[in-house]
Amino acid sequence: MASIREVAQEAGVGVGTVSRALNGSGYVSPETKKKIEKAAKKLNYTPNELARNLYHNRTGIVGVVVPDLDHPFFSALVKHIEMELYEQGYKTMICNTVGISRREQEYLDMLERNMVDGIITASHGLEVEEYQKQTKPIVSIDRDLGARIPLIGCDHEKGGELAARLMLAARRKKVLAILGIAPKVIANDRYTAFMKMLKENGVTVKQEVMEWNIFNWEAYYKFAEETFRSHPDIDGIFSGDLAALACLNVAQRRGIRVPEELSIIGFDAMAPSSMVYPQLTAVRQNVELLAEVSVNTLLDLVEQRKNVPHRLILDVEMQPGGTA
Amino acid sequence: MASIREVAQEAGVGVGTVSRALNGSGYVSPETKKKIEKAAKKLNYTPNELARNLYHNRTGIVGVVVPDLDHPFFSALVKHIEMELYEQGYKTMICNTVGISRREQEYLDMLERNMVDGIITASHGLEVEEYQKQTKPIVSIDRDLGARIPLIGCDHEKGGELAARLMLAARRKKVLAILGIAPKVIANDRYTAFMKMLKENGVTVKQEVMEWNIFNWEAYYKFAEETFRSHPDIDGIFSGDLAALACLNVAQRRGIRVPEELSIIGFDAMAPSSMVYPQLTAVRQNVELLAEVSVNTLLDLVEQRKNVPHRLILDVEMQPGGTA
DNA sequence: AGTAAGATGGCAAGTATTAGAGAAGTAGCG
DNA sequence: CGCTACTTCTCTAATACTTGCCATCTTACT
Repeated sequence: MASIREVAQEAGVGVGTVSRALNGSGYVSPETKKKIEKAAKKLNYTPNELARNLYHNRTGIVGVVVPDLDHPFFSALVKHIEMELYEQGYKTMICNTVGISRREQEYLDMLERNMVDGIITASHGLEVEEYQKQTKPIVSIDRDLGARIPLIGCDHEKGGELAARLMLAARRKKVLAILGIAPKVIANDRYTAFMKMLKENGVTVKQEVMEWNIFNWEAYYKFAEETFRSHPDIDGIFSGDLAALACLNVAQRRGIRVPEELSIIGFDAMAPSSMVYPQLTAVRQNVELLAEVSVNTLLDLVEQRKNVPHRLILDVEMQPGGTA
Repeated sequence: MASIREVAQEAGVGVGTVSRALNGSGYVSPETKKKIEKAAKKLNYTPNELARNLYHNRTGIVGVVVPDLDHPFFSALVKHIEMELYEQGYKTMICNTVGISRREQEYLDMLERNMVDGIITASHGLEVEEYQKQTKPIVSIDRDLGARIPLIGCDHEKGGELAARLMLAARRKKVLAILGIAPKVIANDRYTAFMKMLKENGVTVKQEVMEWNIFNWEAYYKFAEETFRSHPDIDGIFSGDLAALACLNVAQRRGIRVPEELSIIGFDAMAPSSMVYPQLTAVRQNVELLAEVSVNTLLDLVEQRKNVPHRLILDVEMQPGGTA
């Protein structure tokens, strides 16, 4: 509550001197400095960050926009982003868009209003144009938002191929791929690559499409039940972790033996994939690295430290499990 | 970028008029209002939130402090807190303390520096005294931080009793309770109640203690393996969801039939408890309600809307599953 | 002792906004 | 015509801080 003015009065100096003494900039004699520090301590002075931010025109806050925080991939991503930002002296503001593009837009507006110094977005409900209007630092995860906005993502193509190889090794013949519906997202490349490799090897690949950025276990479960009803003859499933886990659960309930009769391969390999028995076989994204790279790329932009590459693709690997 | 001054110049009026026109306060003629709006649009004017915040001495930001965002309970909690705060016009800043009390302290400092209008804390690494020093709005989840800080939590006692009843119904005789290590947290009441009821009915109850606010599946898994080694004769386990899931997984791997030979009951009933087969039997906390109540209690303090009760305990229920 | 260099600290402007005082203008009414 | 009431708008202070500039003071050297 105590302002810098009160400290100055207490110490018998001007406000500027107090500022310089406490910030260590400019000339201040050791005695006055000591006097000022004593006064500050006595009055329990803490500088008002708001005034500071106004002057410097920065807040040290980074906005992180995700579709759904209660989704194992995004919660892990945000956790690691927050920790990395903290290491670098920034704070994290979050936004769950839960499919509402208005919320995504509002975060872009906050950039404009100087409430945040930059944005990392992993939510993709808005048109690309809205992003391209922005001039302030933005980094995108998994979606190409144009030349000015760096894109960070994992090697979905390689992930699709790794999954396809496993399907081939298990001699699967009728495989189902469950795609997410988000358009223009590089995550779709995993299916393109997966299907391409399987088709080249004479395997039949069917597709289903579902919304999967919003985490709703009920919906996954119903979808899985419906899938087994409409595709009773499949012997392989490739999808995101959660849909894969739902399929595994339904298969177990129906007495389908996994992996003997059915291979299930997930994508992401987040924590829940290890909780089930048998553990889900899944392509693993390195979320920690993804978070670290995203943060560093963004801060390179914010602090204009250096030019950043437009596209950064991270490696993936197969998490061995008992379902393929 | 354009400031209110530039808009005023463009429209040929004073800055105060622009402020009033755009904020709808005080007298502004329709024509000048239109003129100003046109000028604002032309210059692509957005008010600088920083200056606004300085004047009003508020940011509209609420800090949410949790031990680990990548923990199903906390990620769900934060998600719903964020959504509720958004409904009420606030933004959410998060902090993963991951066991580092310094980080918790820094958030308290941010309160003092006016960076956040209030704090909801579910992390309990700091001494109660540190919180009591604060005069600004704080709400605590699951831990009593003194008379001035409202406490929100679920009915852990009832949860413990519900679990005990199930153990009794299944005629379990040697039961293990796995406790969290956080002291002075009302979550411990569930074990007190659980053990009391079982002991009164002649059931042997052993205890183990583990850190469980930090989410690390490996650690849970190892702990579960160790548990089965050191307690080969138990026929019931009551613990938090994740430890329960780890125990279920290890039991399945060891060929122990659940629930025939062993009852496992979790606490929280978060999403992963439904992903496994059979679904985990667990006491369910209503996270959505917890989030809503926490937010409303905090905002009652922030906006001084009304006096808030010091202790709010929410109901729990049993999620039926296949493990007890 | 005078001068110059260097150290020190106060003043005020700048940051973008809001609120409130008050000025200026208009209209109605006696 | 003057008074009052009302609308409309401008101007200034206030918010809390940082920083550049300038004035003052000290010290040392000639």
